[in-house]
Formats: sequence, structure tokens, C-alpha cells
Amino acid sequence: MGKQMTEMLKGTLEGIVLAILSSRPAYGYEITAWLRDRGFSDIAEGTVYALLIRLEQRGLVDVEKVPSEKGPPRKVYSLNAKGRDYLEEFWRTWSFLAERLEQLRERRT
Amino acid sequence: MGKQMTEMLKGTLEGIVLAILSSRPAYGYEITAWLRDRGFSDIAEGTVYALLIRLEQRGLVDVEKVPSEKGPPRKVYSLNAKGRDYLEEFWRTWSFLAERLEQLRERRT
DNA sequence: ATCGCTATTCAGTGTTACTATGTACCGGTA
DNA sequence: TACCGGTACATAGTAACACTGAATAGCGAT
Repeated sequence: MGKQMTEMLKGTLEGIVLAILSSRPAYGYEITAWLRDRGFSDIAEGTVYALLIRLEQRGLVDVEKVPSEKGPPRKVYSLNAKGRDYLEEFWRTWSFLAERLEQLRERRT
Repeated sequence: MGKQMTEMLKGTLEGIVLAILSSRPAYGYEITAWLRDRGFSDIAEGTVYALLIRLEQRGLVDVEKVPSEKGPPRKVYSLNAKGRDYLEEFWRTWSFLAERLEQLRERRT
């Protein structure tokens, strides 16, 4: 992962994970694999887990421990009402930023 | 400024400033004012100055000290060849991220 | 019994933007 | 003269976040 991407993910990775959880519950390992499939080649495992713990502590997600057929039990996270509100706010913030950047790229102002 | 925006700016503010400098040389105070005009309501002065110093140290911009009619001399920054390369890389990184996020927003995958 | 895959955790590090404050130059005004 | 507001830059300390690297643990297959 390039250093630019690493810095750019700060603040957005959180939104990405919330967006994933908004469609279905998921656990850390699964989310990491999903991200890697989509081209986020080197997202560190530890990163996603740490993020999930932060989300839990802030009360944006609910957690359930589910036994796995292969390996230790999974911690399955799901978005709750507060998390959904926060995700909407995230999209607003993202839209604002994305609009300004598109303007900058096109107009060369 | 919301906390979300603060975190999201990490990594992108640098690109924004480089993009501004790609169209014309500018100095810190001017850039801060420009950003505030565009809705980045509370960008702290210190933030932009610190960023410009980092850009200079990394050799992405050239600097020229220009006397001002009103106040202390301005440090006018302009993008050099290395900075232009870096800006292009920034746009590639940004595009990648923006595409994934748009997919997430629309498809609700 | 060892390897590989699944699955989570955590201490330590580097980078970034913010806060708060300080310095300094200038013109206008009381 | 003294002071204030606008211009212009700098910096020490803080918070937040993603990464690195390592550890722990369960399971199936060789």
C-alpha cells in the first residue's frame, strides 16, 4: 500500500467498514478479505480489528460471538441505529470533500 | 469542523494544496483564505503552514520570499516537476478510493 | 506433530491536522 | 504617541488513525 493511500484512508476506512456493515453483519477477517478482493491490496489485519473495536466502544455497532467451524469464534458486528445515523453523516462529509476535489481536478482553479 | 472532516482531510488536504499550487503560485495566508471561501470553514492557519513546510522539505515545491505591501514578507510556493508527478499520483490514489466509495454508496454491497 | 488457514488481539511507531500561542509588519485612529 | 486590526508566518503540544510485527488459538490435512 502506498503511503498516500495509507494517509487517505484515515477517516474513510471507518466509513467504508460502516458501509459494508450497513448491508449485512460481518466479522473482522471477512471484512479484511473483502477489502483485499476489491483492490485494497495490503490492508493490515490489525487495522480492521482495531477499527471494529473503536466502532464498538463508540456504540455504533452491536457484536455477537458466533462459533466458527474452522478456527476460533467470530465476532460478528452489525450496524445499529446510531451507526446508521453516523454513516449518513459520513456520506455527507464525503460528498462535500469529493465535490471540492472534483472541481479542483477539472477546473484547475 | 467536524471530527469526521478532520480525519478525512488527513492525506487529502495535502493533495488539495498541491492542486491549488498546480494552477498558480500562492502563499500560506492566501491558501487558507481560499479554502475558507470554498467551505472548509475552520481550517486552522497553522495547519496550512505546517503542510507547506512539509511539502518544501520533501522537495515538491519551490519557495520565494516576496515583500508584501501590508505585513511581513510572503513565502510564495510554486509546484515543481517532482511536485507535479506527486500530484498525478495523488489523483490516481484519489480516483481509486472515490470509485470504491461510489460503488459502496450506490450498490449497498 | 507440524503446517497452513482461520480468527482475534495488542504494544509500539509514524504521520497528520488541530489547538493555542507567539512573533512581526503595517496603516489608521484616538 | 499609543493602540488596534488586518496581514503573514511559526511552533510546541495533543489527539486520532493506520501500520508493523508479534503473539495466541482452533481446526483439518499431510
